[in-house]
Amino acid sequence: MTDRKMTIREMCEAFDVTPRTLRFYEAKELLFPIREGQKRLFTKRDRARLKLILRGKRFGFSLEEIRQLLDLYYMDDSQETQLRKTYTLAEKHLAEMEAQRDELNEAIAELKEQMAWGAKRLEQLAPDRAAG
Amino acid sequence: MTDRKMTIREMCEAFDVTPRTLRFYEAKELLFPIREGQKRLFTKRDRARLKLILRGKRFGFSLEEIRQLLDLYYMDDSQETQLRKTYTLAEKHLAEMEAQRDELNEAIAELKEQMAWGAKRLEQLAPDRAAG
DNA sequence: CGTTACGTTTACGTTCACGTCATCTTTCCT
DNA sequence: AGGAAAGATGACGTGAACGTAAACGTAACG
Repeated sequence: MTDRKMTIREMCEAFDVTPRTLRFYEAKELLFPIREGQKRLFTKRDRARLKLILRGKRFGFSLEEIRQLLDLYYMDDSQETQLRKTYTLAEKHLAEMEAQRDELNEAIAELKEQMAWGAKRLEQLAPDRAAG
Repeated sequence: MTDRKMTIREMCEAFDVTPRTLRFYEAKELLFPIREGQKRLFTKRDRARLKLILRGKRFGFSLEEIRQLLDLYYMDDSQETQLRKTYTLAEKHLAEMEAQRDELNEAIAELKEQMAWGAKRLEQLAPDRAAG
């Protein structure tokens, strides 16, 4: 496997984050870059995790919640209880995400309706150049 | 219209927030309770706004972003430029929300797939009591 | 051989969204 | 009248998620 390890700068450019952020994530045990002497090197695994981290953030999950979810993706089957616990947690999150999606759809519909109103008002004010 | 004004306590129980939160939202100009002497009274309008505020938060919008969006729902048609500006802002947010929904659907699919894996592993460990 | 670029650690600063006192009126109840 | 309950106004505290500055190491470039 071509696992090109990346420096912190390369990571920053690839994912549009700062070095501080990556070190912070390491301190919080969300990433585990290997060390070459003093320097960090980010593996393919770190890149996959970071992608999931950033996505989780966009959905409003805290870093701690994300950390626990990452375990589902990257767990060694060592102990069952842990796996089972994580699985249950994932079920909870899945339910949350589906609920959030449904509410989001509702909100989108409402906002669209509201915007139709706004568009109508704009047309009345300036019939020549309609909104949109 | 039966606009039963509500005290801060009633609001707190109705929406499951603290008094501090409501005063904070007033300070940030998201709510505009009227005053009866010293005391705040929350109108139907405040309740509608609060509902939108709490929903916006669940979608990860900041209070400042929410404040601007609320203007679309509660603007007097006084000046066109303002209305047009807000409309444009709403279009941006709508696009964001739709993108977020799509990404959320993607993430849900991925998580489900990942959980199928976890379930399989759990079955191997304890075939009698399956996961789910 | 200096300096420029990239990296490190340590540590204090900052923003957001409130929580948590402390202190003071107002109001309602017995 | 007296006391709890509800509400108000500061003002300081807090946790999350970084920003930012200081001080240092080292490796390559001209």
